[in-house]
Amino acid sequence: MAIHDVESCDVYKLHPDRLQKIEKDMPDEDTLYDLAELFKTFGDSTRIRILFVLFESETCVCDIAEALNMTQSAVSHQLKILKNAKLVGNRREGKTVFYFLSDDHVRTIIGQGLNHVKE
Amino acid sequence: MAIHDVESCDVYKLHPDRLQKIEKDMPDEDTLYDLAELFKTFGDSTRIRILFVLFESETCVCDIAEALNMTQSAVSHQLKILKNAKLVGNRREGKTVFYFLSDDHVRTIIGQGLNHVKE
DNA sequence: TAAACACATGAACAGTTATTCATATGTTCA
DNA sequence: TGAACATATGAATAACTGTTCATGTGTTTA
Repeated sequence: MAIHDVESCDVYKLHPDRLQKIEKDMPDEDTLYDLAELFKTFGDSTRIRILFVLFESETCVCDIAEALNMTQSAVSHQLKILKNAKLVGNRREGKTVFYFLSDDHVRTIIGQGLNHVKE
Repeated sequence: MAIHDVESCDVYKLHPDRLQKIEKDMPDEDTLYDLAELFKTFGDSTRIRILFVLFESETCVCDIAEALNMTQSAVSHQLKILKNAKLVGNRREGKTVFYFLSDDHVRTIIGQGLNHVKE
């Protein structure tokens, strides 16, 4: 089933018990995929800026665009990605759609990131 | 200075004090860039899998490749990205180069991500 | 109902990214 | 020094991503 070559070095061969522990702690493929997707979602400064707007309070698409000096279309595309990742939710009120943070994990993760960035 | 059109909706115009608060809390451009780069680094399942290997203990390139069933070259390229992001460090011992986590922020951030993913 | 508004979305384009392949660098040992 | 080993790296390629532009959907109101 191996798609790639299996490397192996002579001197520092992985002990079977170490390999076993690694495989035991490694999340399953789906979780790894979801985890990467989650961080990928945070990995764009436009989306991060949108989240910082929503940290203040729920905001309609047009106001986000104004606050960030971006087109409505660009913001809308990014909001869709944030919503698919379940980082934000929305509600409609007449013509207007308000977006808001879906939970406080978002603040925590961004906060941890800021800690690392600020050394 | 505006590169993009400034959108503005009639009904829900941003109050100046809200806009001011948003601008006050928004990190500066460099920080936003660094933050996005950091999360981008986490946003690839290969790199996450490498980090999970390193959670167990420092490991040489060849053993990482073996544990993940990947080529040495692919692993080496990704390790360079992780090192540039200061998420891992390395030390040479003869022919072998060992990689290790540079600090425990990495565990924390991945942990927060896992919490979110597992709902 | 028609016009106006707020937002969503598909296609297209330019820019970015992960892997592979070939090869280079650095180290050890005979 | 030369061969073998562990790792690093540049170029090439295919796949992915963010923005723009044009247009579509849903809602209100005159």
